[in-house]
Amino acid sequence: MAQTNGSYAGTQSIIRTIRLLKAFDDRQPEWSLSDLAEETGLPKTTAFRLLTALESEGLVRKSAEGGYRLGSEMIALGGRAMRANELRTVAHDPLRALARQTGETTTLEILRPDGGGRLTTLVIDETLGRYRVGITQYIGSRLPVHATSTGKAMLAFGPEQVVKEVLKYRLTPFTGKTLTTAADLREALPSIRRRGFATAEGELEAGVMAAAAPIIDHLGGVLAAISIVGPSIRVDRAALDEFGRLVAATTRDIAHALGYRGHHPTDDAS
Amino acid sequence: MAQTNGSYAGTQSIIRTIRLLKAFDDRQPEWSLSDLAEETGLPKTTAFRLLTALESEGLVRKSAEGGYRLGSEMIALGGRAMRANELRTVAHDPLRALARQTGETTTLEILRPDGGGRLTTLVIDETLGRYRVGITQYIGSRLPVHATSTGKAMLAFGPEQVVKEVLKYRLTPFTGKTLTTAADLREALPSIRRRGFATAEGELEAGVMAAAAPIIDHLGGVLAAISIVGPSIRVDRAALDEFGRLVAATTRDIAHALGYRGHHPTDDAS
DNA sequence: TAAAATAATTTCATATTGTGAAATCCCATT
DNA sequence: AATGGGATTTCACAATATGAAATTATTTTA
Repeated sequence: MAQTNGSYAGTQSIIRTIRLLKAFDDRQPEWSLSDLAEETGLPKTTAFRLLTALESEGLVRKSAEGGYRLGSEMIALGGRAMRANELRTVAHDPLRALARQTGETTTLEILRPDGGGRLTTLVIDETLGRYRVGITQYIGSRLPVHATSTGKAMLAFGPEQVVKEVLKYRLTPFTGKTLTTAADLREALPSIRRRGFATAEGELEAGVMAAAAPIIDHLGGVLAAISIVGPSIRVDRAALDEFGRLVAATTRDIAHALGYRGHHPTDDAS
Repeated sequence: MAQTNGSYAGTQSIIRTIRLLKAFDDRQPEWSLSDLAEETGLPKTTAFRLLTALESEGLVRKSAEGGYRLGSEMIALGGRAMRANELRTVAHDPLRALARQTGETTTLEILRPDGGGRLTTLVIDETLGRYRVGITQYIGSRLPVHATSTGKAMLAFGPEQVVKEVLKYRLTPFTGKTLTTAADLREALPSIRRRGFATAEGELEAGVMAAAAPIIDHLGGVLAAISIVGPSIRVDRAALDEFGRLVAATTRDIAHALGYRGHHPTDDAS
């Protein structure tokens, strides 16, 4: 009956409530009851009851215009979640340092399925660069794996299974440079492994350059990736190579700080 | 049966689930199942089922040590909640500007009841100052109303009812300078109204100086307060007065940017 | 200004869903 | 090998969540 309920029985209302919460994204931060009920496939009455509960706890609020929005308690919980995340805690200062050093925006991203089960990159931290006209991604945003430097970096160093998972879906083209075939994507991975970092040159958005390297644990598992992102006006290919070396060195430090003393995969020849 | 359920019937499991989520705070970001069940007063089995649902949706995760922590989807939702908050969106740049101008940390705070119904100040945005040894409050932290500049600023310009609400509880002393009697707190308010801003000189923590002013809507309602916070080594009373003038001017701009064209309460004589 | 249309909320009969005690499993210790 | 403390799973039961229908509020149209 339930669509995708990977959890146990006896949690229908919880799963439905979370489905409601996740409907609030950047494209539509405010919802009317009717629209939200339709979007989530819930009866209006049910959506109303669940939202009322969320509202009473401050996770959701009614805006001046009468619609529902995420509430201040959600901000509070999000802040705590960030601080409870060792990865993010450890990576934050190095990210700031990179941003200061290069003047560009830096991000920390992980691999997570979105609502529909499709793997995406999820931005869990970022520090804005010096330049005002930087590219602004946002904490909590999801980006496509195949069109981002972080996504490709995590694919290159992760298990084959993950690559297969990503290839289950169509590789949406965003610009003329986006990798859109399985062959193109696969072909890109060995050189990423060899160099220790991935780049993206206008593959998600024209004029946006990025370099990323993965954070790897002691067993070779990919935890996350960090990136440096900037506009092509300032960042040419040579700068991107330099950024690549920087992120690779930084992920090594971060892995070390997390307690992973196994050697970096980049250390190996093969 | 349920403790404080201000919501409708038919939401027991939702309210309980949120109670679980709110148990994850900075003092205890990681919980074992047993401890968490005890803390929230839920049967272990029930807590387990609810947590499993939360985990399946990524709002909670199991740490390497086997305990539960808030998960990455919580970070994502929190980020979206921040961006969906007009107040925070509008106030962010002015806060950054203040931090740059003064070199100290700035915050945006609102008044919210905590789990037990007691009014607290909730930090919903902050920008760190230039100095590394700044005072670090955190987004999502709750602070006592009577011992903070922001709390006092919101009290001074809010309805009497709110003051009464705060005085229902004991005014906990944090330092020798904390206002601990109703008379002391009440006495402080007129001068805050007259000057247009509140200060706190080591009232929450020794050596921490702060100045704050409220953001007021067109009907005179208190939406929030912003503050500048710094250590007494750098911030003396004269600097604090200057900070007070700065925050008062900034809240006026913010209210204006939010579309509130009624005049600022500070404009009035009385 | 009335009428119509649309959206939000409340009510309530029903059975599905959530409940939690008890049993079992899984690891650490000893 | 035995003990103990936690984490899971099972399952019988009924309390709780459900959602259609009725009502109320709000906006739009005539």
